[in-house]
Amino acid sequence: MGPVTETGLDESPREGTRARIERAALDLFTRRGFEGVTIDEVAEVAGISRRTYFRYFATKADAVWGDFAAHVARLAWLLRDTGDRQPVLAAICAAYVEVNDYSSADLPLLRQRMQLILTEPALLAHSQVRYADVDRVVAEYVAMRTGTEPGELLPRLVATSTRAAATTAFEAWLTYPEFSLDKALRTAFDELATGFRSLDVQAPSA
Amino acid sequence: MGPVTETGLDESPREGTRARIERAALDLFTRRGFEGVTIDEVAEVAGISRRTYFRYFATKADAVWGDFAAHVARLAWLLRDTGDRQPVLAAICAAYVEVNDYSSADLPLLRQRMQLILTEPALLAHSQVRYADVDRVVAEYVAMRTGTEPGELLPRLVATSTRAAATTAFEAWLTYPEFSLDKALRTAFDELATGFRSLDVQAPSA
DNA sequence: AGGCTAGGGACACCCGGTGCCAGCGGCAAT
DNA sequence: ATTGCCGCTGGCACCGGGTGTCCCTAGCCT
Repeated sequence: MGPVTETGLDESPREGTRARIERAALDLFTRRGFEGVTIDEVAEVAGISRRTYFRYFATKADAVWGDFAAHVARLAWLLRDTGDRQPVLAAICAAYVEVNDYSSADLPLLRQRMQLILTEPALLAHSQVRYADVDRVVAEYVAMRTGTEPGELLPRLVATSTRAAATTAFEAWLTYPEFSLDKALRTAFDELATGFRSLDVQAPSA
Repeated sequence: MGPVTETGLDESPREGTRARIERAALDLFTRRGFEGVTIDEVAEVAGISRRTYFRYFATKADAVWGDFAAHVARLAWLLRDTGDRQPVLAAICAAYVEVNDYSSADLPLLRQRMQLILTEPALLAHSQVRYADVDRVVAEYVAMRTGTEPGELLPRLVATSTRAAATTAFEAWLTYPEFSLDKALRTAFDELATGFRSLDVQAPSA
């Protein structure tokens, strides 16, 4: 047999290495837990060396996030493109919904990723670093819309709490399978935008 | 000279070891950055061995957080004690304000801690694990008040977004020194409770 | 053929974290 | 006072994530 090149079927077409690592990592992490898998094992399953793993991903956690930077960039583009045609919160909600509009074929993979990220403590911790980029993008948009600086309380607050809403929507989507991602996101943002009106169903005194 | 015991002044009274480690870690991390300091250095400055450090703190990051578990427990107690005498959001806000009501003598230390936690990526990541406990406590309170389960969307959403508000208030407090912690917290919670009304100062159409 | 470059493997090293064992001091019972 | 237990500590060896360095190989260009 020997190495077959350019067949496009037998071995990986040179770029598939990254994808192979992702698959190996995702599968192993899901089956045995993030901490229960060493990078040597991921590398072995992916058919590469440990050193090569770190040429494709900077950390052990990074294999779980696809090219998240592209998502952040797309979110930023969506917000800038929206401009001021909608109220601020509605624009952010629409952008979050749009950027998370996966085809149904991709949903299982997304589920697997989010399940890991929200379940494994080490990945949950790592997520904070990733989300900081999202928050910066949203805060800049809010600052632009309100004529404030991105470091002030209001832009930062809108960014962090809308991102909390999005994350919680993902949680709910994972927990309750009949909850579509779209619906979970809209519900969470609606609660936010109304100041959690559903808490006041039976306001006591006041 | 030799070892002086029970003087209460010269060397540490046996319990001060933990405090000495905290001080050493905080000072070193502040001066040279979290990643730029090894635990051996912290241990050396604290006058103990590396192995003993890990008997007092489970991880490198833990030395930065005092006994955070006590804060969480106090927050839980405050919420349970409040019962349903206030609207849900107001109760959570009051509890956050109360649990963060430091004496002015303690503010510099708090500043140092929060500055590290919010600035150093590794500590920011670690914070997510700590905050998960806070979120659980708040979600349980909301569930109790609304007759829902702590895992449902609304309790989780209220917990994560109020915690986002509290964290953002800390950020603002650090950034703008004239902003008192109390005022920052109340401002953030007020924005949340009103659905970010100040975003609508000039609603375009609709 | 010679030379360039990019991708990958082998190795050594640093550092955070853990398990294990040994020492040492206090303290109680005898 | 001797014995034995116990809590704190240090020393050591080990694992695993992450990094820097060197070398090898495959290709490709001229």
